[in-house]
Amino acid sequence: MNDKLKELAELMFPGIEKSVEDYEKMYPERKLEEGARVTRFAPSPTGFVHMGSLLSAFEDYKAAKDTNGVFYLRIEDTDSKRTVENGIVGILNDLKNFDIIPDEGMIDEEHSIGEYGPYIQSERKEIYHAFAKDLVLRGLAYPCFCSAEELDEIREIQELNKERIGYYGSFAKCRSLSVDEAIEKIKNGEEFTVRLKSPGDFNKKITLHDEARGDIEFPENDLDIVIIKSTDKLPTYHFAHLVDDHLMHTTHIMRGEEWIASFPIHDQLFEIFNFEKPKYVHLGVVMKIDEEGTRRKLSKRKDKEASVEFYHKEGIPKEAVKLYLMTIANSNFEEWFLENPDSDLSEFKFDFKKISASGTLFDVEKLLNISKNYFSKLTANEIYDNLLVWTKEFDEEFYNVLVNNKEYAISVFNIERGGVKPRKDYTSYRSIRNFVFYMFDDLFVSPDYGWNKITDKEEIKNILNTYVDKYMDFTDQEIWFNKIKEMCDELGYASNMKEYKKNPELFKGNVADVSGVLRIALTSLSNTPDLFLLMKLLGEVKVKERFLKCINN
RNA sequence: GGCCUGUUGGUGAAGUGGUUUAACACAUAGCCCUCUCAAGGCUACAUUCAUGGGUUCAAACCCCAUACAGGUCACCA
Repeated sequence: MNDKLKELAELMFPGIEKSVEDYEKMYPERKLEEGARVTRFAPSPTGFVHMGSLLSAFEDYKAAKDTNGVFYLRIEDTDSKRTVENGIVGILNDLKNFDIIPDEGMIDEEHSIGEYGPYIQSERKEIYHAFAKDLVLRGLAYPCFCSAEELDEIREIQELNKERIGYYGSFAKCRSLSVDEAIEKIKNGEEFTVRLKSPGDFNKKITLHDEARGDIEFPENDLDIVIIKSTDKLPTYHFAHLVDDHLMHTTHIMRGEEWIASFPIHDQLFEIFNFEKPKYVHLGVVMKIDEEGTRRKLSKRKDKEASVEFYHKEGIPKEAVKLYLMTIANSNFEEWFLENPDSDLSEFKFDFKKISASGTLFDVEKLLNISKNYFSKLTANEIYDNLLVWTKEFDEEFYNVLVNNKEYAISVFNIERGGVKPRKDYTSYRSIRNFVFYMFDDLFVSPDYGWNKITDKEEIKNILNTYVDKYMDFTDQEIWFNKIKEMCDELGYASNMKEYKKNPELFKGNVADVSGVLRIALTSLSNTPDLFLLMKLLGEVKVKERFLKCINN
């Protein structure tokens, strides 16, 4: 019988010489300090990273880094249909944009670093085959010759009889094939998959100790799942998970909650090989609320904010995105960051217990708020440098303006910056132009003046002319403002807000309205930083020019 | 249909039997400050933790049932 099994195994996996033990020796235990975690990000090479994947990559990275562990990148390309050209480089770039640099794994389409490779599954075929062959030899795996049609038939029967669906027990036809029959079919050139001969009992229970969710109980797996596919002889996820995560010595499997249900399979596989089991952490999916108000998974196809590239294009700083990811990754992070606003992210320790089990709603508002606060802490020089990089790629016109007016631009970014109550308005590099365009003649081309309180053209002209003729004085803020008040008195506007509020009918308007006219004439906007600072920076000549331009408009 | 998970305000959530009359943050509204914004300060915003029942002197927290949402049951990961 043993010889027969040998013959079968040889037929199924010709030329596979190495044994499981050989591989065990080739990939010895990692030499890491006590408690160091080994994690991995294992995407399919589909070209770009989804927000949900980025979150999990970030969590993997953080979990490893917190313990001086290892974070590696493994490419799961066992589904050739999904593989995309240059997919690995795309993933690497997306990760790099968020400072997630793997310690090991693929570094471009063909090369990798690290001692536990290959880090791309299509190149690990013979390793999987060695493990599968071992199973065949032990009578724990067998070739299955069922066609897709036959499998469909089985399912239909099961559905009809309201029986549990799957390839198990008496439904597992090929399980009962004799070794001789199997040998003969293979010799006849019949296509086959390799299935696990599951030793599980559906009536027995096993427990998943999820690091984030606690204990979850399941029936044992009794499905004879496919471990090696027929056409390309590549492993299924389940089998690759066993082989790779064992040989690469992953300590913590962090993955989406859609994997919870297949835990019994994975547990059984580790059990059969008597391998040390990794710890599991299942992450909630990232959701969004769509137009109809229903919750659904954030979709790469439908939602622009789902693709990581979107943040790059919008110019939302990676630091802000990371802060946001951390706040949805660990519920206690937000409070910690509030108490330690100047601490580095690396000082916060990621905690599996603080991972939310329910799907997190992706909240762009909150991200922008975090981004806004982040911008408020930058210096004008930092903003200039970063903006230069961003505009070079996405806004050539603005880029040229910045290059030609470096010192001036920095002064503009410096308005109301710093101090205890810094200005908070920029939310992204893209948004900056809308907040400062009026400070640059080249960008202030055909302004759309947003008159609100005082809209009468003649009155506006009157105010502007009077101001330029008699009251323009930039000596200092107090003098500047006193002059405006004087002008208000002359023109019949209230210079004192309290008096105005007492008797509004005595005045044409108030000093705020008049200031508003000056502000809009100068910038076209009713919402800008301190008007005095703007005027002073632009200088008398420019201010006059602007008012003239406005009058003639 | 079987198995599994989740359900605290507009949002993210804290909280696992009694100093919680449910933290904190975002959003929203109002007031103050102010030339205008932004910021900041103050205030408001769940009499209630999906629903129903039970256990208990006491429940968001324990138990049961129901509802809703999601996952999974592929030679996809």
